[in-house]
Amino acid sequence: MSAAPIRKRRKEARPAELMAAALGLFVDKGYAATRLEDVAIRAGVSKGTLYLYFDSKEALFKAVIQEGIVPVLLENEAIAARHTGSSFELLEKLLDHWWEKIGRTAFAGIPKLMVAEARNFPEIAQFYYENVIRRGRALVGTALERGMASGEFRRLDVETTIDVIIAPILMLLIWRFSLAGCESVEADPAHYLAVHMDLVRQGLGKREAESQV
Amino acid sequence: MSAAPIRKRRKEARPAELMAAALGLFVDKGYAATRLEDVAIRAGVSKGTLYLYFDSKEALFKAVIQEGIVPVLLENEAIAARHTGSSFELLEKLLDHWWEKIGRTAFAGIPKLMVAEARNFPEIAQFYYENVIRRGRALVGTALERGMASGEFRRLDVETTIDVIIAPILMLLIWRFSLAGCESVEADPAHYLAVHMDLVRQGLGKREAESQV
Amino acid sequence: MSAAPIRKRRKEARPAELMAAALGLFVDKGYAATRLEDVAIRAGVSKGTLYLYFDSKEALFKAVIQEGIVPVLLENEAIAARHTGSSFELLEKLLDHWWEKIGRTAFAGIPKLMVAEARNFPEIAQFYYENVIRRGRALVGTALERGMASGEFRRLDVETTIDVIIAPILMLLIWRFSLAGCESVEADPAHYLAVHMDLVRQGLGKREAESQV
Amino acid sequence: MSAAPIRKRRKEARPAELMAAALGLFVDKGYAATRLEDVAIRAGVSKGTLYLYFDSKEALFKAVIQEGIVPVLLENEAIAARHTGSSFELLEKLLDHWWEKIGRTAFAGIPKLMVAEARNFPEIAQFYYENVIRRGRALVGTALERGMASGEFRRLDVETTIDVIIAPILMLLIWRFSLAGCESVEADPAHYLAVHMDLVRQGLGKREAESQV
DNA sequence: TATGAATGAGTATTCATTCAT
DNA sequence: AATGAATGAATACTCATTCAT
Repeated sequence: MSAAPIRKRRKEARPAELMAAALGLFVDKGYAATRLEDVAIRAGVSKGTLYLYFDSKEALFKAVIQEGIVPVLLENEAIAARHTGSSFELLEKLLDHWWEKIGRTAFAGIPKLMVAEARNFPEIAQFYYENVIRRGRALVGTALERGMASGEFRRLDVETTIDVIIAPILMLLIWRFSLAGCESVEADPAHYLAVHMDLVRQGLGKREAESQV
Repeated sequence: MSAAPIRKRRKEARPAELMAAALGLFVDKGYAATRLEDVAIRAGVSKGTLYLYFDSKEALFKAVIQEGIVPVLLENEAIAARHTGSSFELLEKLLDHWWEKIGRTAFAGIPKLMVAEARNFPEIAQFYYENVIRRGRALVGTALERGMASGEFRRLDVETTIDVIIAPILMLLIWRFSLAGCESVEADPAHYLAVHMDLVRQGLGKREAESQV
Repeated sequence: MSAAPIRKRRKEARPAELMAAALGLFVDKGYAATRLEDVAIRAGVSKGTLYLYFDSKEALFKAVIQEGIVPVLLENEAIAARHTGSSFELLEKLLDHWWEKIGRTAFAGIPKLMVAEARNFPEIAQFYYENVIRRGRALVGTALERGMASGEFRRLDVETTIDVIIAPILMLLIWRFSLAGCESVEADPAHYLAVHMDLVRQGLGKREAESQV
Repeated sequence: MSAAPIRKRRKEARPAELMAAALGLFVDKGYAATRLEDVAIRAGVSKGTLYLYFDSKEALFKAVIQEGIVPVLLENEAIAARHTGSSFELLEKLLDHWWEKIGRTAFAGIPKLMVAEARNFPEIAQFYYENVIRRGRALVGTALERGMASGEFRRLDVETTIDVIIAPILMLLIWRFSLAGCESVEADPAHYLAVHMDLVRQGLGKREAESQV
């Protein structure tokens, strides 16, 4: 009950360990500049072992992207389905959960990675678009429609507003994994998100003047 | 008066031609995955010629970043200095000019490129930070302070608000050079920026309730 | 007991095999004109394998020089320490051993190689000077001092005589790896050395006239 | 009488200037590691100009070797032909002249250069052998035969003794252009040659014992 | 003649991938 | 399953040589 299971657990954990190591290096150095030997070393195995679990560098990249974010989307879709409060509160809930599962985990680097490599891997980009981007936008879009219907939000160009709202959240992560190192002052992401949501709340809400129209 | 200068004109134009070719490929494939031979071919010269003008691949990258954006910052600083209207109009002017000189030119790819490669070129990232990011943020910051002082804007956490306002503009470009290809519908950037600025106008402005306080 | 260790024995033998191949080509064509691919082919491996054992062409060159000659110097120092016969016999012993371990082995090419490349690799030249030249000269110098003290040799400018005595021995090897091919008649090195030592014996010895003074 | 001739003189001096520049660099860095651009720069012309005077790098190398030393051999042959004193004095005369025209001029580097590159340029090596080595050896050989015939020298293996006598003289130059830089103490070549000739004089002369036989 | 911009073949080095153990 | 030695295709960079001016 001691030796064998540990080995087994090890064996089953290998792919995840390798993907975690790969994600870290891909985010740090980019796909092309990441050496598989470094991935193996970081995961504590040999170069050959990596090929027991992944067919190629590209397959590893694909797995890193696919395993990372998709589950969170599913969860957020469930959150939206059972939400009952105001639409703005729904936006906040979605953001909170996303932050908890992506923003403060190792997966936080994926948006930057995907942005940097999308053109080199159209197939993976397509997958990411279908399963992350499109569904994420749909969630925000639903919340906006809901708020407009209830009178909570003013009339909006929903499709465009979705992007404008999401952009600062993505930039927060992209920034963290790119130019953040240039500045000694470490920004507080929670505060950043609060300021953003505050701007959104007022920006989306009905103005007195408008409500009188 | 036409035959002789061809060679000379060529020689003076070469660096710019090479930088343009390099920017295109760097943005498209990333720094590491860009072959210098492809840069040369795109510029219509041979591999060796490239080395007559740039000492190395890194030197070429550096030049691409440095020559591209810095001049625009200088111009925007001049615009801010002589502005007389409302603070929100100043923000619009700065955005317009930046869009004219960066957003709709070949330089539009630089933000994505810099984001993708910052960690591999700390020295260049530092340069970019000092000369583009810091000064760009300062311009927006000044406009926000001005608007708060005049009562045009509500009380704000300026440093954070700067980032939140800039983020959608950067994401617009980053998006264009990464995942945009996944969607057949080509978005209208002018409309996107209009929606963003509309959100900002209302988001930053004084609320009735607040103004009564 | 034979199959398994093959791989391992190979791995341990590789550096020496590569160095031998490199020495042959460096001596033949010079450092700059030697292609690492040719070194690899001569050693029966691929280009990449070479880099498993040596970091760079220069590291390979360094190893070739350092591993080749230094051990022989140590042995000759031991020979000198336990010698009891005449001083001229000591010179002969040193020459014999050096010939056995360098002159008739693959290392014979090193003096020409070092002479040809010293200016391009000052650091390696310095190492060679300290560990081969200086110590070799010291051995000869000791023998000369010893012979002068015992009355076997006439009074000599020791430092200069060292060089004059060593020169024909070095030239013998240098010649073999450079212009020797121009002459069909293959000279006999043993005879050459005998003639040299005969000249040295009479040249260093006391003359009758001098002994009467 | 001023502008034109200067230009002309310049034009006629070009090949010699280029050869001098090339010799310096060939000796310093070796043939392969010498860049023709550096040769041109050192000679104060452009890279293209070099090709007006020499067809290729190899042709330049050939010229450097051929123009450098051959004339001196001719002169030494004349010296030997009209010599009347002792045979040892003839050896001294030949050495003096060679030292004056080669040893203390820029041509002093040629022996090292030829030694280092002989195997890469068999044709040039052959030329050098025929015109420099063979004729130089013949001169020394004649002096030795003459001394033996007159009873001035003891019985010798002439062919081998030639090489043994010449070796220290060549090594003096080879040393100067290779490892000499490793030692701070700058040796005095005149003194070195004096010690060598002193050893030769006693080494070649008849011994009392021998003369009694 | 002289220039120097342009070329492209050639080489050192890297790294994804394979495979014998 | 796991290793790591071996491979060789790929790429940055150099430099002899050419040629339009």
